[in-house]
Amino acid sequence: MSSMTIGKLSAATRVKVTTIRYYESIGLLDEPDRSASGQRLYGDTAVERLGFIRHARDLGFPVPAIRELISLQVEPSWDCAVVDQIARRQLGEVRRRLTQLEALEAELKRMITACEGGKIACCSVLAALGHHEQCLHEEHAGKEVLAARPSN
Amino acid sequence: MSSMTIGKLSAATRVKVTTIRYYESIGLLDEPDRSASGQRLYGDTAVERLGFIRHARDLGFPVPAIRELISLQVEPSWDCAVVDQIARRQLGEVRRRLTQLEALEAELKRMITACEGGKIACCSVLAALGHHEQCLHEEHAGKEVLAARPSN
DNA sequence: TCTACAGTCTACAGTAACTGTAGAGGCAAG
DNA sequence: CTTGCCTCTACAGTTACTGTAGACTGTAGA
Ligand SMILES: [Zn+2]
Ligand SMILES: [Zn+2]
Ligand SMILES: [Zn+2]
Ligand SMILES: [Zn+2]
Repeated sequence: MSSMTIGKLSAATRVKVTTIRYYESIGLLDEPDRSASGQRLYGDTAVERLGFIRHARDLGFPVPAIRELISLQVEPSWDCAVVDQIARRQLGEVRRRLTQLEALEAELKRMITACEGGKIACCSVLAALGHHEQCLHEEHAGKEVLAARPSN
Repeated sequence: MSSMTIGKLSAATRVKVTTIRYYESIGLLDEPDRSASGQRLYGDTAVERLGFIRHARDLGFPVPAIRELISLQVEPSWDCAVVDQIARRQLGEVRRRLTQLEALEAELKRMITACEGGKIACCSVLAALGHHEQCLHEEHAGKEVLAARPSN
């Protein structure tokens, strides 16, 4: 029987040890068996489950959506429309952010090319930041545009 | 001399009242004068400053970068290369995020079109989430170690 | 066996950039 | 004077983790 400590599981899935414990604390991972001294021991199903979670997180699925996907997996005879809808919702979210980011890229590019060097007093980057009236995008309603998930 | 309460400033800049107080607490906005009863009173410079902050935030600049831009504004005779570098860094960040999101969009689209409806037991969205071999995005390339048989 | 050192444990605090809430007091209209 | 909205402070909650302290455990080399 293969049983691995949390460090091995971490190496196998490239999920940090602290993150694994965090997933357990929020109920994404089941509580594993423990050794006599209290260390967590995982089997192969934990590797699978954690790989699933990591892939979904990498695709930007929020934790509640992943929780839902996991709970659906134990009902193989149900219709998969629910699963597909979660994925489509996530695709919509990704596309919405893409559109936003394209607008931001356009304005940043415009700002930067407008500046031809010189003194701060006449820097068109600062000018553009100060005057929103001339923006290419009338509404960049993006709060967490970049906050989504920094690379790791 | 025009002086406005925090609510008017909020309406003028479309920044929420609580957010304005938050910006003050982290030192992005100067502490304003107060009325006899202790309410904040703002002048026109606050509108300008807050508009600048909002625009920069909308473009995804992190708060420390904005703090730097503001501190540079009071040195009009300096060279604007620093400003431009901050903007270019932000542009790079936006482009990096764009590339990532494009990969995510591609994989989500692929997952969803692969599913032709049916039962959860054979939903290819769930299958794709569980198996990384066919990933389009390089972020989890080289994870064939995880290829294990789905138990149910 | 001793010892060094890496791994693991719990519990809690910190991150970014806010948002929400409670409970108290302020201000203008009717 | 009352109604109703505005503002105040202080603090907790959000998301998905990450980092730290301080103690214990497991293991490999001398
Ligand atoms: Zn410039
Ligand atoms: Zn703009
Ligand atoms: Zn399906
Ligand atoms: Zn993938």
